[in-house]
Amino acid sequence: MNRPKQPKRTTIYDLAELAGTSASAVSAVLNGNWKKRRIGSQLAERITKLAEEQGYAVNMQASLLRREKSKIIGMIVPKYDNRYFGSIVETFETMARERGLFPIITCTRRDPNLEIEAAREMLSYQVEWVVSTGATDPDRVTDLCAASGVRSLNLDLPGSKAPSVISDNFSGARELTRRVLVNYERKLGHRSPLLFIGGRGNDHNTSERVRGFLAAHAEMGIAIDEHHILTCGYAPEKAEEALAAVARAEGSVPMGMFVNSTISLEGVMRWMTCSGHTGAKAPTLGCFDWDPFVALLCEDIEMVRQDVPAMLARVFDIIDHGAHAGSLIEIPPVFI
Amino acid sequence: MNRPKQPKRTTIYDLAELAGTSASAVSAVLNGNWKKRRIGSQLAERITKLAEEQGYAVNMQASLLRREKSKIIGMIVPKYDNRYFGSIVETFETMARERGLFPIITCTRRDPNLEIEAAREMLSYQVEWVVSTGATDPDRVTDLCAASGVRSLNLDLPGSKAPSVISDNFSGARELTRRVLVNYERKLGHRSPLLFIGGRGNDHNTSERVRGFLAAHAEMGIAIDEHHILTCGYAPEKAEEALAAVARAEGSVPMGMFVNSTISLEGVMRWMTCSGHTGAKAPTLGCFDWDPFVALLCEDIEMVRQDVPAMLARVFDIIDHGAHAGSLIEIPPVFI
DNA sequence: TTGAAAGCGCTAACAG
DNA sequence: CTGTTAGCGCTTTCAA
Repeated sequence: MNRPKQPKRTTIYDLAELAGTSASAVSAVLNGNWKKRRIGSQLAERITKLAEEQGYAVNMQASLLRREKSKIIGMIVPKYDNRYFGSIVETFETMARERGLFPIITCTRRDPNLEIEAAREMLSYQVEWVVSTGATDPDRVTDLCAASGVRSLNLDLPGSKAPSVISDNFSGARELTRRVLVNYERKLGHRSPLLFIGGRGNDHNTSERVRGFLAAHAEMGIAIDEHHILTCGYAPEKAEEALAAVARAEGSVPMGMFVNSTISLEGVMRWMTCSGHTGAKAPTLGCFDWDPFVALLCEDIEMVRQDVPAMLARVFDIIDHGAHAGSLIEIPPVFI
Repeated sequence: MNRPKQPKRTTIYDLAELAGTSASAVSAVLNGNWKKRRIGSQLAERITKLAEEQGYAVNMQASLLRREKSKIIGMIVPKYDNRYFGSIVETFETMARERGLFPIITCTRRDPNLEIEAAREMLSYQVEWVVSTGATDPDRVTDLCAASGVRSLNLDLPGSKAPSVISDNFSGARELTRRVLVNYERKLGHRSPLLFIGGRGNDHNTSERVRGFLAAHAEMGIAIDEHHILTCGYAPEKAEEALAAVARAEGSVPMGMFVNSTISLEGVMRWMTCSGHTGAKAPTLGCFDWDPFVALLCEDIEMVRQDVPAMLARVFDIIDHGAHAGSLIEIPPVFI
């Protein structure tokens, strides 16, 4: 405000001139390594005050150009519209900042092209790490990064070329299935198989969850109908349509379900509302993901919450201390 | 991958050498202004191919240092944990990219210090614009930016020193209140006032919503008890406690409520669950905000959805074409 | 204790 | 049509 309408921003040269010293002294003071340069504390103080007054802010672009490390860390995330990804992003930001890293985050809206476009852009910004969250093709991102000597990491969905931190989908799904089967039996008076809905059949998480789902049924000696494994994608509409299709084809739908995400759950609930399966007629549900309103409002549902803090703790552990390329770290999800 | 383990990243000089030309030609080609420089198309092609092969990525730091405009745009956002802010961020990113701007987003977790810390950091990165969303003290951010000649904008919560785009809180709240009053009367068999809960008494949006709330009561000739305006903050716990306190003090709580956000609604629902106000005993609700699960699962609730696409369209309209400093743009929210 | 100077990778005149 | 050159603002030896 001292200089209204600056045509040029204040630089260390301006500061040096005002302080009657050199740019290098200003730089050293402002970077906090002035004891190493043994700069007079009066000078240091004068410079600091001046910088304050002038509203000086380093030009990161210049600073980073000169430095060897950028301290920038990138994250690619598919969506911001559910609690899981929301908390991943929020935790990531917080933990990055705690380490003096500058987080840049890009949302790809599940567009595979945007995924690698975003990675490329991040490389241009000289990121030191790229964390691909829920990426369709994480190995492609890893390759791209590797070509520029940048390390990468997969979160939520694993890849084969970089360390991956994911939920323990098999165990989580098995336990969730067990619980829902018990609830369902209690309600029905006899054992009966569940329907699985949501996710992509060829993504790792979904297939692991299907495996857990089948294991729990097998354990309890319940035969499962393969037609009732509906890996129809994540979008709510897909789940809604898939259920409607089963209802049309078979005249009814199993009243016990394993839902693969809150996104799919939205579709399941739309179907329930449209087809009148509410109140006493509502199905017994399990959801591999958590949402506070569902927890509060839905009577007959079990939810697993993926352990985001633990997952990100591992991510930053790898960033801080390393891990080998293909390693797969599985974090147990928590039951409420 | 041609060069494994690059110690140095490929630069335009490397490319120039490989192509047998100069760095400026490479720069021009890669920036797409090679017709202006009338560079031979064979050369252009060769350079492009080489860049591809080498996995070349511009060094943004160097590029931006030299350029006059950074094309970076910053957004400060309080949280990622609800649909409203989630869609703000997602829409912002998308629209920024459409314009060739690079979005950087920081989540402040409602910490006022982080707010200005984040703004300062963005200034270091030479952002051209800062959009403060739901900021506690947006004018402080505006001052900070102005001191560096950077323009800023307020979203969701208005400031006095920069253009602000917000919801039409008064009209939205009045209409929402009307609807809930009607529902409540239908249920009760007679007219009765609502309770207002959530938000901070001194924030603009909350006070406008209270004004709309009062106006709707006045219109319908319903007297309102000032003790039932509980602007207890946004956190769920606060709402939960506030309701419990009213219940303790007065023996009961009005069974019609205006809830100021989905965050507060979470607290209201916790209280409902704990105190047994569910099913037939559930209150008639209105919520100034929207959530898909609440819409699906909650019987007796009206929700207003803030019109995020329209709000961001105005934001980018200002960025593209300007607006004067203190202007306040109010976007009508939509009723489902 | 401090300053001078080189150079990070890129862009944009300007000079051929 | 193409190359040479001068910085952008900063960090970091190196020399004083």
